[in-house]
Amino acid sequence: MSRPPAGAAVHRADVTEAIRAAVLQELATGGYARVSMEAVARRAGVGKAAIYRRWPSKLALIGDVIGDVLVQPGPPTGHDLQTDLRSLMESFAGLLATPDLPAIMADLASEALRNGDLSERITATVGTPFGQRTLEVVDRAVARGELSADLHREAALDLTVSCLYWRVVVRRSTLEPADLDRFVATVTAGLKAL
Amino acid sequence: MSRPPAGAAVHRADVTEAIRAAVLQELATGGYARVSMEAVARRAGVGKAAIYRRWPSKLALIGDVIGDVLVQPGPPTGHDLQTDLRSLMESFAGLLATPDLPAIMADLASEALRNGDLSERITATVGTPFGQRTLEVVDRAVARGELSADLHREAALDLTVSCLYWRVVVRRSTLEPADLDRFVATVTAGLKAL
Amino acid sequence: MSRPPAGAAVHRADVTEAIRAAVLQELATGGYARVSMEAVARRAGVGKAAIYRRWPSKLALIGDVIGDVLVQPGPPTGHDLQTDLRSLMESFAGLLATPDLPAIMADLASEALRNGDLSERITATVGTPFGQRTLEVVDRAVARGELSADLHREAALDLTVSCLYWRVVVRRSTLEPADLDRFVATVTAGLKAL
Amino acid sequence: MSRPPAGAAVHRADVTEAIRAAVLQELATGGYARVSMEAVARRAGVGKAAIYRRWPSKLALIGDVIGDVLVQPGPPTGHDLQTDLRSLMESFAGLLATPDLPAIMADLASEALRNGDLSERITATVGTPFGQRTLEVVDRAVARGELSADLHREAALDLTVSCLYWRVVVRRSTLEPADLDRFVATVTAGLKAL
DNA sequence: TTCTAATCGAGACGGTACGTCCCGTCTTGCC
DNA sequence: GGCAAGACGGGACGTACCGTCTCGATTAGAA
Repeated sequence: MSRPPAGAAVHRADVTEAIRAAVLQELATGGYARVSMEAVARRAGVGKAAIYRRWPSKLALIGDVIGDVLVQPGPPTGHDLQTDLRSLMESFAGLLATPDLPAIMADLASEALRNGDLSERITATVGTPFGQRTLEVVDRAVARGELSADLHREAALDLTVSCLYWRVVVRRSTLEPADLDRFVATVTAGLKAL
Repeated sequence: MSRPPAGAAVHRADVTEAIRAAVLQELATGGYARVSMEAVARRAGVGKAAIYRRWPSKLALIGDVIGDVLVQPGPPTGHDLQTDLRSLMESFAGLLATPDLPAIMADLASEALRNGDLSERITATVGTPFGQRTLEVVDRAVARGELSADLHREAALDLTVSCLYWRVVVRRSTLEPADLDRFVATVTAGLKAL
Repeated sequence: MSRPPAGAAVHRADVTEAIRAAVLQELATGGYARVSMEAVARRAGVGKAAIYRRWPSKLALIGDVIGDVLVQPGPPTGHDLQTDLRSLMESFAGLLATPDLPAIMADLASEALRNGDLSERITATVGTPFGQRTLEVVDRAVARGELSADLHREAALDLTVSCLYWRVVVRRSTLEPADLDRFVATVTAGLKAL
Repeated sequence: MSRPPAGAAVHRADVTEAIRAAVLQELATGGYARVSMEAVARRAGVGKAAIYRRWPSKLALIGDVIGDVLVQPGPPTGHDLQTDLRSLMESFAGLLATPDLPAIMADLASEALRNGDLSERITATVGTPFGQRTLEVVDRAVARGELSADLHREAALDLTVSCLYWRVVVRRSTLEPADLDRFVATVTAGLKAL
């Protein structure tokens, strides 16, 4: 029956969407480690094979879905460092205030430390974009003369939001608006000393 | 038949020690997620029940064993903020340089966000002691006049080592001695602005 | 755009034939139980739907294809019971010597015991024709005076080839030409006692 | 913790029995091919691992359980061939009258034709004992002078009950007491002609 | 010293989930 | 319409661990 390769068969978009939605719900219910493919399939009303046809592993699936959640705002638009920095940190504080997201971020961090594929994926999807946005803020401040021209740009990446992450994820404390003000001031001072 | 209540028996110390050792070896061979109670028992030459008699869950076991690893240095001994701060950060950088420890720290962070018992345990074992050490450093600096007396002590807890953690755990980059110098300077500046 | 209603379409004969051939090849490569519709379709270069359009189930497909294999010789032509009987038994022995066919016959037997549709189908396709051929042999022998006129015709159906089937299918032993001679003599004697 | 090999751990008899019972029920419900380990475990209220700990495969499990069902009566006790033969055939007819047993026998026959291990197991468990009982009957008849001393003993194995099996399993007809009388007479005649 | 009860290694237990395979049906786009 | 391709929901496969339970066989503290 050799015939020219006829009709195709393509992943159905509605199924894909049902799976993504189910993953998010499962993540919310028990966190990364408790997500089971079986439960995702059940909740999505989908066969397990439909999932494995799209993603080769649980990690790839969750990593991909998370990418959607960690979307970040556009480029900085303020007229001074403080404003830009505040916008950056506020948006990150928003993620930290999203239910379950801190735990998911911590999960992904630990998994990525062990899994090169996931690490690359997360870096490409989330890390690099966020880093670029941070560097834009810094570079604009340098251009304005607010920061030193020979500032260590790499180190700047570690200063902006790490204190927020530490507060919420590692110390499991809460982040109030007043805290944000303080941190913006502190980080500004820190960057100037860099 | 009815006799007075007789002798007891106590967890044998050598068994306990064999389990702790096995956990550490398993952690080294694949990280937190790959540790299985079955494998720990096998490696320790111990029945699974002997483990569950001592710890209620895998998490508790690993959390406890890790506690030993996360031991911190004693109280600050320097004569200025920079020195004390550097000692604090260097010791934390040492933990971050220990194989698997970053991933385990991230695991525990995410688990603790979901598990109140574990959260309390970790706070008591690691969080509070480390916080107190940090506050001592800060308070000494205030006493010396290096820092403002109305500095926000709570926020200081989030500034000292968060950038190191972020660099290694979240950004999965490496931490060089030169970086440490930079971060000590920056954090000092940040604290002064607090 | 609007075209005449356009002719109906009919199952293409070459596709049907490709499927039948593929089934036989698959049967040869692992027996009934290992035949998968997926493999048949693959081997035939055919979509699975093309198979299900023609046969409602795996069983029906295989049962049908096997029907072709179980074709039997024409009516008896000998001049005595022995000769007719021998021809009947030899042809059946030939089926039993065909690779995989004993196992397939046993499969179909057990399936038919549970599945009325299949039972009817097999009876109509194979059972009845074979029974009629047997009865012709018996009736001719009665007409010749070789067998009693009040012989129990129904029971005769159970005597002719059952010993061959038992030998090969149930006892999993081999059937030699010398065995056939013996069985022909025995069955003749048995029929005469009926 | 190297210690002398201490306490054992043995398969629990009640669990084993629950599994055997569940297998028989499943066999009755859908036949060999429809028996799933999952369903057996579910029905027995048992984990799948408990089954796999006892039997390496579905085939081994079912083959073993079936062995219990196909138990046969003791040695012949009659004073003539007819009586012994009738007892043999009656007991086999009893098996054929047991619900589902014909289908199971047919299943096992076809599986055994493809699976050497199962074949050996069935031969040892059921085939050989039954053959020996048949040969005892024949040998006693030879000793009494009822059968020829140079009768082909192997062929005798194929004559005794094959017609019953064929009637019920292959032709899917019923077996009445009157049929049994007829078959006993016929088989006797057949054996004498052997 | 004897008794007795908790501990020990071993591993079976009921479960849950893994990732793969195939079932029989459904969908897409070409012919 | 039939067709090849193959995605779909479903369900079973055999394996690996989970945390619990059950065995006899040590221990060792209390009597």
